[in-house]
Amino acid sequence: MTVDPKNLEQLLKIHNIKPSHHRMRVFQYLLEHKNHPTVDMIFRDLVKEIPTLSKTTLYNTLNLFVERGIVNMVNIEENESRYDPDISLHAHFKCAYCSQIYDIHLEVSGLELSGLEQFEVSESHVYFKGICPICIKNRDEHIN
Amino acid sequence: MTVDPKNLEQLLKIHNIKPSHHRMRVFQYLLEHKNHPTVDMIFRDLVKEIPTLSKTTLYNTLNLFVERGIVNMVNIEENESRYDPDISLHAHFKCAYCSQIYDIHLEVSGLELSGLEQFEVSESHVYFKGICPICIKNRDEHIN
DNA sequence: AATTAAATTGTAATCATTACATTTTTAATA
DNA sequence: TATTAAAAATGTAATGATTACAATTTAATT
Repeated sequence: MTVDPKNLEQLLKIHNIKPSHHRMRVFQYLLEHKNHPTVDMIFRDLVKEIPTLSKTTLYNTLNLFVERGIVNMVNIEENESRYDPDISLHAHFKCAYCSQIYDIHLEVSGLELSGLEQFEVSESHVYFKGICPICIKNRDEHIN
Repeated sequence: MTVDPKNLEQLLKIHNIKPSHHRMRVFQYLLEHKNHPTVDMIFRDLVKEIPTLSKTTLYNTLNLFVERGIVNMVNIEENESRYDPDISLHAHFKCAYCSQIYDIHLEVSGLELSGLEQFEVSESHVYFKGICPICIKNRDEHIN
């Protein structure tokens, strides 16, 4: 999946982010890799084409994106954050077997919670853990 | 709030946890402190009465409780886990101002999600961030 | 009491993330 | 274009929660 660099540049500008080469490339990477990558995954891939890239820059860039609201930080693991350019309200599911993280569609109505009326909510996070359909199938086939 | 040690002991035994003194004390602490404490908060309090307590033991104990399903790990912060002896399905809210973590009642029906039918769900986590009613009130009063 | 297993402890290692100072790049101005 | 100022990027070192591991203590069993 390719992304038009012109639009990319505009999107960053709109959110008060100077569209430097590194920032454009990081954001483009996220758009092209919606598997909720970790910092390390992003770094290992991007450093191949940007050999001077530093991890600090990557952290700075991702933190900036999160602050500006164009990327979501996904904390479905205890020790490592993941990043998601899909900022629409949706949930995640992590399979305990294959470790894959799935996007789960969330009915907005499902999150109209009683008890939150008096609160100002700026972030909503929903995630699940368990076994994904593929791993369920594999498991059941091996029971024989 | 005081907890009957006899019941405590039974609860641990039922879940295949040998009710050692430390374990009983840690679990009792959680029952008496439902403010979702961090490991450090628990340690600082408990070490006063159990001077020989080590943090490793605390980690071992909490991990065991989580494994056995009598305590939930709450990952509402990026860098530090919190612990909650209330294992009923409920959500959390963290106030960006006062840092307090609130329990939020969750309608079970709200979590019957389309798209998860094929998955085996073992854990559900829901949390919010924003401003709590008290801090909203304080803020508004200071606008004057 | 002797022996084995389990629980606890302390120290050191791990690893993601951040702090900070320096260098490089970009933008603004003369 | 040259000069200066601001922003971005970099590298190294620090931080801090968590875990690994080996040693010690405690409890359970024979």
